[in-house]
Amino acid sequence: MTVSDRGDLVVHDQVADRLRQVGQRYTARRQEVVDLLRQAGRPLAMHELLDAAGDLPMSSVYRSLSVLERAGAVTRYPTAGGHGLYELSEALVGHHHHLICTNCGRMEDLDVPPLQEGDLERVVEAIAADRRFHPTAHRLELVGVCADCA
Amino acid sequence: MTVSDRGDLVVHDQVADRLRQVGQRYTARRQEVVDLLRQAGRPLAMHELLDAAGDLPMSSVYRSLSVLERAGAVTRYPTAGGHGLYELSEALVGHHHHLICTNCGRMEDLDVPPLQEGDLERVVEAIAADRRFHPTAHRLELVGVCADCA
DNA sequence: CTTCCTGCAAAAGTTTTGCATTAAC
DNA sequence: GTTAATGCAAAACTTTTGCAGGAAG
Repeated sequence: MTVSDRGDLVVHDQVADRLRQVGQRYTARRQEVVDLLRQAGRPLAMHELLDAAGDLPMSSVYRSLSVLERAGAVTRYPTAGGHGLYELSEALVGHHHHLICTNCGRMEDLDVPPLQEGDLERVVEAIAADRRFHPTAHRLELVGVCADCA
Repeated sequence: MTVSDRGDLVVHDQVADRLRQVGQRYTARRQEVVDLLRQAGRPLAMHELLDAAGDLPMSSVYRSLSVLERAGAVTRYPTAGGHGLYELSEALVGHHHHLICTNCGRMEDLDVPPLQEGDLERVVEAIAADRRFHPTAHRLELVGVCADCA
């Protein structure tokens, strides 16, 4: 068993738990969708998912994502093109931020070291402090040219 | 002449400039779309724009937004629903961030005071420093429950 | 065996486009 | 006058849904 296999198991277990909590089954189709997202390791657009899905019917992908999103296993993100990007939720893969390349349009995951994440959280707290807004989460996106495109 | 009127003039002038630079005219239709965004003061979804557009034909709204976006006068943002939110670009209305309400789904503008924006920029610099990524912009979104929904 | 999930195909909804007309320069 | 923008309606594309058959508990 490889490290990756173990990671898969943990993720699948967690997804199964979350689905169970909302009265849903973790079926083969839904596992396939989770695997697609897991293998990508970055947020995927619907058309990328559909392409990668191979013989998976379109409606299964849509319905699986919808259920997984409702169960909190998948999160939907922005894209300049206007359609969502799907990713396994932070609860499964950990808190992280994103890099968006202005050239190729890709969105990559950005793991911020604890020290810097701490700094960021303090700034977020300070910003929220004197507003009538109580943040439960924050998202930071760095926009620029990625290593591949530079 | 009110303060708001003066602001409108400045915005319209800047939009006109930007359009001219890409060889486009600032027509009545395009001005109407800019006014809709300006009056909203927050990012609008396409369907909100179409609703607010009244007698403006759908295809004009789409085409105007497309041109304005290409000219850098309008920016498109994420939404949980997957479709974009449109807003006048930061070049026109100044650098700001966003609050996203988990209850009503609204995205509000968030003006960060210079001191805190400075802190934020330092954190962003630190995060980007040891990566092969050169950020040209950053976006911060605070997710939580807004004042109206609390 | 009972409930939920899946796949298909059709429907609904959204965005884009061709082309004749109108407006801008 | 010449070029570009607009409005309409059709086309293309995306997403959702109804329903019969199949799988899961």
